[in-house]
Amino acid sequence: MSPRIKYECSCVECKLKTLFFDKVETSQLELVCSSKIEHQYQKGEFIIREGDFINDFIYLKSGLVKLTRQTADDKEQILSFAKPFDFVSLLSVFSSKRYHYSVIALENTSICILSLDDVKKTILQNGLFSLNLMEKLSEATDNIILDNLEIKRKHLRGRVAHVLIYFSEFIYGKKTIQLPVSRKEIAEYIGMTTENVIRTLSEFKKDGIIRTYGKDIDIVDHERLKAISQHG
Amino acid sequence: MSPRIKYECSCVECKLKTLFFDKVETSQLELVCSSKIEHQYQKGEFIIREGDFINDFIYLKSGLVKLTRQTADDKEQILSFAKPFDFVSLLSVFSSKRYHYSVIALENTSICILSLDDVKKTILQNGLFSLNLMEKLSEATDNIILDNLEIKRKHLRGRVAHVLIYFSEFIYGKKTIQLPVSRKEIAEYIGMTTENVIRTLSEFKKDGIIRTYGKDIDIVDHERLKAISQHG
DNA sequence: CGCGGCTTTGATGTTCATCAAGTAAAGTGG
DNA sequence: CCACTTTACTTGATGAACATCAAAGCCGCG
Repeated sequence: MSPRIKYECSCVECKLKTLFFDKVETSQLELVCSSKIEHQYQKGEFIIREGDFINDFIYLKSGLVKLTRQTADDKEQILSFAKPFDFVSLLSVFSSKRYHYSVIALENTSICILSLDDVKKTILQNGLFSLNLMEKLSEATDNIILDNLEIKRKHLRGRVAHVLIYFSEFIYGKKTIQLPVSRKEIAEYIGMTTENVIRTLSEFKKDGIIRTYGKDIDIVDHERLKAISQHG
Repeated sequence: MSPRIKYECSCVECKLKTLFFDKVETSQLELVCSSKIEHQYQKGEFIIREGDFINDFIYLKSGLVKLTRQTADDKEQILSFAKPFDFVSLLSVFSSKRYHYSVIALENTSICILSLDDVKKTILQNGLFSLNLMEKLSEATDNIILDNLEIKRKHLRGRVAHVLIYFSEFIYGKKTIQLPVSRKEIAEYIGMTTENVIRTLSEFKKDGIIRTYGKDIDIVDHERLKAISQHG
């Protein structure tokens, strides 16, 4: 790898730096960045496997992923989705030796891998880095917990509406989107069956709330969808 | 307040210090501990109110609490329970200005209140403290998320069994316990109705799996209860 | 082109919420 | 301390929400 490329890969120019470690001086990031590796994944590929040892500190640079785990009765259960700047290897990084969940690319995704040991060393040396990291960590886990509670309190229709709004508003920021997940994955996320997710989408379609062409979804009546998400 | 009393209240003698900040030198804790306040709460009292500004860094010294929030349709939803050394003011401390949930004592409970600003200053100055805190934070949120996922994948019977095992095994460590929560609170935790929680307990009783006398519960057939919790 | 996974719809049965009604327990004010 | 109110607990009956089973069309990929 030429020096030129190495320079382009450095954290100095990385947009993530300014967002993720926004208050930290670039010079302070030398240690963690010196070991940085970038990696690309195709849609469907495993980035992290449940049970893997945690040696790295990973964050998303571009793309979209799902965090998923296998239940005791051998079904998949999706914890959450994550886009860039949502922290990825967050849940167990500082408390467990192994990952409790898998991370799988939903779109073509690129990640940055830092050495966890170096990140820990930087925490020991740099207070601002620590506080900054803690804020992001706290925010990310907070969102997962609150989102799961919201889903828990809703019924089938409310849950499906919730997911549509989540992708439309929060992930893509527009009303016509291509769903990055299958009906089955929606089911795994909201804790219902695939059939009932499909049935609900068909109902929304029949009621003129959405239009669907496979994975392409057009949210026609945003207000009504939001109302359904609220009460369900 | 006499120096003598102040010394007794200091973190030097606090059992929590050794557990919560186990790797940190006592001398390093002077800043956070100088502002420490202890407080007692009776069963049922609010320790934190949802929406309160976060000015303090709070942890449990003794007792038992529930973390609960109000849903949009004005029902209570319990996030989790916490006993000493489970971190309490954890979810939003570093990411939000206000609490997203209330904390209510389930038993007589005493807490320690530190100034959040001082804790943040200590994070900036003391790397070991930061890393230690991050580990505890990560572990606590991890447990909440995984516990909620476990509950989510189970049916009514499995969920009720899960809660009984949780209190018996994890909180009290014995098979004959006095439930610290009402049937309604169990329902608010597992996301089912009070009536169905009661019905399920009655079934377990009829089947000889448990014995109940009001809140006193005796787990007779632990194996079967565990099996129900697994498959449900 | 054929196989496997995703999608769709319908029929059926199970699980669970809701409603109702009553008992027990616990707190409240005279 | 007792009547009174409220809150917790309990059981049964009913209907709604949801899972399961079945069958068929679709699509991508080797």
